[in-house]
Amino acid sequence: MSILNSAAAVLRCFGAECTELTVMDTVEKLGIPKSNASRLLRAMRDAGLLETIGKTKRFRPGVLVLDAAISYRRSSSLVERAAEAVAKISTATGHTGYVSKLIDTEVAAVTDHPGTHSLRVVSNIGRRLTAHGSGTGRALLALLSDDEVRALFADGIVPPSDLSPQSIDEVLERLAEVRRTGVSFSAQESTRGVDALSVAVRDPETGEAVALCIVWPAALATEEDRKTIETMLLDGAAEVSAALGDRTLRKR
Amino acid sequence: MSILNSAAAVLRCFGAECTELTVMDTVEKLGIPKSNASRLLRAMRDAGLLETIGKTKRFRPGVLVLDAAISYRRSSSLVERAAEAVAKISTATGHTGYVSKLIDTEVAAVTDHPGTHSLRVVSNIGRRLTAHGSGTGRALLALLSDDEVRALFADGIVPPSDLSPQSIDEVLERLAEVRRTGVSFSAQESTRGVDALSVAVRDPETGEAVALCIVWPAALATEEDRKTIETMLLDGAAEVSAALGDRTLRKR
DNA sequence: ACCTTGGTTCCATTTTTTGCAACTTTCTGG
DNA sequence: CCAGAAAGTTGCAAAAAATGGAACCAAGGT
Repeated sequence: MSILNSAAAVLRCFGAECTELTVMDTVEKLGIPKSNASRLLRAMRDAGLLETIGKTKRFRPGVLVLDAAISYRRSSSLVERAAEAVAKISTATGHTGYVSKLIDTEVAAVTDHPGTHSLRVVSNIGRRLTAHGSGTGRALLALLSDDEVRALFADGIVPPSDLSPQSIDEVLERLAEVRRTGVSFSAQESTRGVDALSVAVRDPETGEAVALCIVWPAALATEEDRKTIETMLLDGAAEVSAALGDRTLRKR
Repeated sequence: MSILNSAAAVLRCFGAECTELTVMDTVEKLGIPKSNASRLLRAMRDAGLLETIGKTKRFRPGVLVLDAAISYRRSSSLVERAAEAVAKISTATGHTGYVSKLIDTEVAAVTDHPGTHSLRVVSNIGRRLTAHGSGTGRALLALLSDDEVRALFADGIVPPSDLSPQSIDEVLERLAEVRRTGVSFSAQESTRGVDALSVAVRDPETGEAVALCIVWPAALATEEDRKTIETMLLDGAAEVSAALGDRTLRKR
């Protein structure tokens, strides 16, 4: 295996669970001899991909990774604009917001916007949700045709919770609902006590799609609040969409 | 040179200026034969470090990089808390804010918090400033001793602007001022028309240091506003510091 | 002082990576 | 729609790495 793949594997270790790595952690997680782990981590540090925490022997991602990640947002007008729209809604309502993408059959948050309410959903970026078992995921799936969705989950689905659709057919029912209303609501499905509302947008030029998503403590919002959020999300999505549509008119 | 370094060099290309790369771009920027550039980019994509934009031949950082970057924030309570403090000030004042770190002799922004004023300083993360020639940099340098600073710039300094200190001695004068007041002010130094105010915080446990920084259009803030921002920054830094201090009492 | 655990270094062998040139694909202008 | 150019992709032998096993250091605990 090329060292690049090993390096990528190391970066993949960092996630919701794990924020720092030692040589031995790496040995366990990647199953490589520790001589290699030692050299790999050092090489990555020398390259700027990792940095050592203080003068300890623990590693975490380096600023290089940070800079590149920031550039990601920039590279995609879609993500950039979506992030802006969500940020606006997030500050207006005080609730936490996300922009997410579909990665294979999972949903990954791309940017997060922590809310300001004292009781808010703590930003849980890095955590991957199943596409079929989350409101955000279904918002994105609804952009596909039923056949495409069936193909994607040809191996069957494992519902993450009782409240999630239990079969492909149930998923498709929910998707039909999403397509009809334009929004995807999920009540305490992925996280107990947390409601979420998502709207998907597609960039007509690149085919890329993201979901705008607002999450809030179920106890904190009335039906009316939900309606407000829904409107804001739809408006936000419309703005993003309009901005992207305009762009295709401009010479590139 | 190891492929890891090449990969890092590629990631380094992504920044304020450049959000996507082609094979030829890479050839130019890294000065490598195009056969290598082609294979390098593909290998990085296969590893998840990059992704192709749609079905074009252009590359940008991949989600893997994104996830790792998110984990970075988490890995450092200092950065996490500092980001929170700056975010609060940023939303309160409407001005753009940063959290920055010293990387060798340069300052790199670690998180950004775009302001909400219609006239605001656009978030310019990814751009590196010289430590001696920026308010944020001097806030961080002020944590070092004069001797350490001299050692750091043993090769002499190149002032980035007329308004910046022109010699090490001038830098040290400014640092003394920063140490006295606790804040570092920079008037239109790094960017014309933009004032900035920074305060540094150090994590007593790890020795890591970051600067909280607020920037605003010089035309937009009165002397009084400046005072307000200064107070908020000092308070924010104090909170961060207190939170970190508490932590050392807790068993780890 | 001794043991344990985590980390680093040595070295011959194996595997990538490199650079060049030839080749294919994609654009561009006429 | 074609010719020519530019961008991108392979094939191959030489050069430069990564690998894994074992020996070796460092730190922490008893």
